[in-house]
Amino acid sequence: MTRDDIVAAALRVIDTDGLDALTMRRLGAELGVAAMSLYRHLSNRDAVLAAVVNHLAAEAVTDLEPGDSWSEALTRFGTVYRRMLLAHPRAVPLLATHPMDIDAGLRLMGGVLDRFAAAGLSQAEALTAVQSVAVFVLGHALAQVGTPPGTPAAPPETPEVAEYYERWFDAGLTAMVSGFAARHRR
Amino acid sequence: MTRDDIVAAALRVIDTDGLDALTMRRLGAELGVAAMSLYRHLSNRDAVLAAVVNHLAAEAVTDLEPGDSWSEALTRFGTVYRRMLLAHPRAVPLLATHPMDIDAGLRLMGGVLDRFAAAGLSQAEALTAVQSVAVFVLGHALAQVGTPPGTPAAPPETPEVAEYYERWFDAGLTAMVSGFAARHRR
DNA sequence: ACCTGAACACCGTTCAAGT
DNA sequence: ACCTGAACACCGTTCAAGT
Repeated sequence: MTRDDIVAAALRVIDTDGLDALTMRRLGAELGVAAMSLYRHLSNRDAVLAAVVNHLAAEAVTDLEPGDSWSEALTRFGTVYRRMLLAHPRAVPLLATHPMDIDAGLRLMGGVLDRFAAAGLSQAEALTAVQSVAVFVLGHALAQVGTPPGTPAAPPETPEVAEYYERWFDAGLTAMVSGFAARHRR
Repeated sequence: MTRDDIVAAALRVIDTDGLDALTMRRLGAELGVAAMSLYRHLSNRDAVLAAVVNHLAAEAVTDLEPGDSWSEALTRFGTVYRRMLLAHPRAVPLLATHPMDIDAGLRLMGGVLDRFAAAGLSQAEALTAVQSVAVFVLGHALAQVGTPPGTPAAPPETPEVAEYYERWFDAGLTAMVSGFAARHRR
């Protein structure tokens, strides 16, 4: 049983039964092991959650194409990040409260930051724009699927509802990206 | 002991000792009463949290001046909402996972929505813009002060750090508002 | 080295009982 | 009507003990 096995099992439990179904006893059972064995690999429950967060950050980055301009890269970043969040709705509250490692965050945003640098923008300007999009995406996902911990699984969305959120997301993301574009066009 | 007393005591506990210090036993002690007495007034712990959320929404709206244009109203809305969140940092994760009542939300956003209507914009356009700002503000506050539940109180920010977040917030909010302004200027 | 059972100090919540 | 103590079924985590 490796650390990665534990993280994978934890994510499985979260996806199927939600965040507070993830008890140490349940996680142990999922791996055919006593709960206490987990403490050999991860120091406590919080460390398990942190590992899941970083795993998800890595998952988001896999299909991120850089794009031509920084504004296109920024839009794609938001879209890919959102896709990951919607693929793991029960994990969204976890991402909201559990900051990701700095290096996991940089791996996630790295490609986009490069596009800003290539356009001659400072790293501070780049970080501001990318992180602004990131918090918008997360906040939006929370509004869409972030159910309070302890509540049963949300009923699946109707297509109409899903489309409502999709349009709202596109409008907000476009507004933010074009706002930054106007700022840097000067 | 009224329902409002309970909500006030709950917020007091959250502000001083964080979200998971808020146990039913602790809340009872805060009010000089047995934990079980609380169930006479609120059906369970989740109902206490929901009541706190709506209380905070009402708190944010108190000092919200409408502003001249809808874009100014939108900026003020974001600023006031942010001020409330920063006044209750340990409650931010709660706002993130616990959707507010529809009517509490409308009371919070109502004044701003009116400004959009006065400018001849549809309610759908208005909601998209206001809610986009709202999720940005919440997401940003999460990044700034949203510490995982169960962690000790974050050390107070240095002025430098606070200013970093302030500048980031201003840039993101401005980008979003001006992006919506450009969209509706057509 | 890796795993475990029993135990401790907590939770939220129910229920029968008190005034 | 309003409050309560004891109890139940859980938690995360520690620790001494097993292989």
